Amino acid sequence: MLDEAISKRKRTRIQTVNREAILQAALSVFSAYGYRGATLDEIAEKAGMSKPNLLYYFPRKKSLYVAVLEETLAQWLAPLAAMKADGDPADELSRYIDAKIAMSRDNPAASRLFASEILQGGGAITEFLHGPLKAIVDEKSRIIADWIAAGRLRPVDPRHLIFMIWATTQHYADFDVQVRAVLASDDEGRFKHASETIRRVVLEGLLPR
Amino acid sequence: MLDEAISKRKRTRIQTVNREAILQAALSVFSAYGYRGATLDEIAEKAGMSKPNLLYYFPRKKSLYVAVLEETLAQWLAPLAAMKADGDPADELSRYIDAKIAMSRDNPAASRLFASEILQGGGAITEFLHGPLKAIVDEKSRIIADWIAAGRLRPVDPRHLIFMIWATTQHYADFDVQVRAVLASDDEGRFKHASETIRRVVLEGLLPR
Amino acid sequence: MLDEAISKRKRTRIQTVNREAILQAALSVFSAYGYRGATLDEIAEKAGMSKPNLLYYFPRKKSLYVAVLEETLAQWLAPLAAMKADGDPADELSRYIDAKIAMSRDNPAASRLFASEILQGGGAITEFLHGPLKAIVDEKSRIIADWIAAGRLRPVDPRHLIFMIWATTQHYADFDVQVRAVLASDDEGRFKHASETIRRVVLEGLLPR
Amino acid sequence: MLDEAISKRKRTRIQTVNREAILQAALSVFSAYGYRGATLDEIAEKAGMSKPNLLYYFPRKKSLYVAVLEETLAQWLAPLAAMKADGDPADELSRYIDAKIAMSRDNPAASRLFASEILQGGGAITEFLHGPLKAIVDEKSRIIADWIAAGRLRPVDPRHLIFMIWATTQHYADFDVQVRAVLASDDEGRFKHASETIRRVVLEGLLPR
DNA sequence: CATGAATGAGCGTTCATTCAT
DNA sequence: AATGAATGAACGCTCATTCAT
Repeated sequence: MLDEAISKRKRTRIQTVNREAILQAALSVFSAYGYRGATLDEIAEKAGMSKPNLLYYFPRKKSLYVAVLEETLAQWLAPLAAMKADGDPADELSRYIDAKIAMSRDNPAASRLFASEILQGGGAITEFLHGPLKAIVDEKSRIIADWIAAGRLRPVDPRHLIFMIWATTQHYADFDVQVRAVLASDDEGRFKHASETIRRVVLEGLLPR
Repeated sequence: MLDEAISKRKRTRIQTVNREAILQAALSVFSAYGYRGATLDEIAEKAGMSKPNLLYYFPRKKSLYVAVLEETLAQWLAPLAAMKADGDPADELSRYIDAKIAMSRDNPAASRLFASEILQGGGAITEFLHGPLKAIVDEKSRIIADWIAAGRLRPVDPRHLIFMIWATTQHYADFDVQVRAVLASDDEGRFKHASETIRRVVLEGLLPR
Repeated sequence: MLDEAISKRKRTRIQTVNREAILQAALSVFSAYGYRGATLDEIAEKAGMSKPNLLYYFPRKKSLYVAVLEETLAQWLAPLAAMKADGDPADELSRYIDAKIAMSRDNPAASRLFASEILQGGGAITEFLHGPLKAIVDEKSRIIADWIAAGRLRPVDPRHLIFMIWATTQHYADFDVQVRAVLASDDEGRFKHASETIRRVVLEGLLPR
Repeated sequence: MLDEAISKRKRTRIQTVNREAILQAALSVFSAYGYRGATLDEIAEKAGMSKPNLLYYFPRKKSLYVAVLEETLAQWLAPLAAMKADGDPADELSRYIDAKIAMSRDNPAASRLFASEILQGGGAITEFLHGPLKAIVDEKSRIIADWIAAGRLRPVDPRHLIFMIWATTQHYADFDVQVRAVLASDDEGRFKHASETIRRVVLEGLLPR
């Protein structure tokens, strides 16, 4: 009875550990080569298991891709969701920029997976883009518009401002190779400098004088 | 004798026409699926010829990819190269932003191809990144630094400023699907709005008061 | 001690029940797709158990196949074995035809499995074909030959007569789909009509005038 | 110009030769193992070419199967179609039986393919079974019924009579292994004996006295 | 220049079988 | 007696590339 419980727990742990290993391997491969360019062979090898065993956990390539994407999308939305209407515009924008830069630094593969999916047409996340993503951008755009109306921010199209923040912060994950090539090769402070530069330009450009 | 010459000229013209058709088809396919995800079948069909004939012009997939990339890189560099030391900082930055937005609007596939290559690690353009690209960024960074030293621009890390402009302008090509989903679906003025927003924020943020 | 005995009995009963379920499932799948076309997955699902558990009872696909075949062969032989030398030829042939038609009606899968195995070359039942089957056919052929010699049956090659009966009766199981398509679609009396037709033609053709 | 024509002819011949080789190989493999049990590897090897080259001619397994089936069905129907209303019943039935036995002798694989398809449910030929096949059986049944009405044949259900002829004649192709095992092993006259036996039983059983 | 024919390597996926529990 | 986890081999099919013409 007890044995059985332990054995079941052990089994569950194995399953969880393997699922995590697979998702991580899949993230790294899908993000680098896109859906079509990625191969299960490479993912399986990175996850340290045979291809059929990988398919035991995710029975098709597509379902694995979707699983990885879903995890990524949730992470991706979180920082924007945290932007509060009743906060100080400078603080809120600053915090958002920092959070996004932190994501680029700490989980660049997630950013690249998202970029790759969009580059390739976004077919797998059409619903996400037109649903939750558009909804939250609409909501936060209203907040920014209110700040502008209240004179707490200089006039700017809120959606394009959000695009600017997305683009500039994600650039350090998605275009990492280019960034490294242009900067002194082992500039480990690049994320801090990036964050400062973006915050400075955006805030100086938008805060009232 | 004369016939032969005419025939040679004809052949050459055919060759040129076909090369162009192939490069265009290849650009659209490589940019949509990445190097590994693209297939010669799809490119050949888009170029209106058989696969063996395509391989007559570019004997391997890689060489076709490199040829497309090289065309793209040259285009990509041109606007930055046009930034002049003796111009007005506001004009020069403004013009650069506009030129890059125009590229995103008029040739989004080129932008996406470049993004895709970098996402995949940039192995095919390592030399370009560390050579001509780094060189020109270094050169233009010196110009910006001079502007700052002369008090014509507020202090900012020149390289990260350049990254900001790249990121924000290319975003409208690379993330087109996302941009369309977030904006009112048929917002045909998005490139103009983008250009205005970016210029406003960057210039207001950086021009001396 | 007693507990153990009960438990052993219980285990045995379970084993028997499961074996039956497996054999039945296997019969339906093997007969539908042939040995190579059948999958253990499908058999296990039909038998209501996991694939490894199925393999606990029959450790390889082949051994399961052979087990099902053997059950089928025994059934298959029984009616012919029942043909008696001292009976009336008309009665004996009539009874044999009826018994075979009944088999086709009541257990068409068995007939199809046998047909499938023979179609595939009969490798799994070579010994059966050249051993018991040939022996019983030889024996019954002698009976028929005696009937002919005694003037109770008109001259006919006994073996080919047996083939005729096999072929015509099994046809209603093996070619069921075709038979249904040709007849009015829900002709439920087809087995009775078949039996009558075969008996009439064979007996009228062979009984002395 | 002439060269071109020759070359085109050569190419066409190659194609035809290969198609024939493939169809023949496919017939032998599909007829032995059924659709699911057959493998392209085996067919390709038998046809003397690589698997991708086989798929160059028939781009999917299913299309190859359908091609083989269609050839077979046409052959299969021909003898029945030849049965004439204004002929003598004895002659017509006799000729039909002979023609079918000849098919079993000369192209047993075709017969087996058909049997295999029907055994496995006939999904690929549903339309054939309910369309042309049923139509021709209906037509010929009417002829037989007319013979009976005219007193030229004793009463019998025409459709079941046709089934009898099908079953008995095809038996020598479909159950060849069994037939060989039961008969003296190298009985090369089995087709002649079969034909005689079937004709005798059927005609004696059905012709008026 | 152009293409039909051909193939080795590899793709996503299935399958019979094994192992540990 | 039963099953989750695992895998080598093979399956149908695709791909970049070659060859002959």
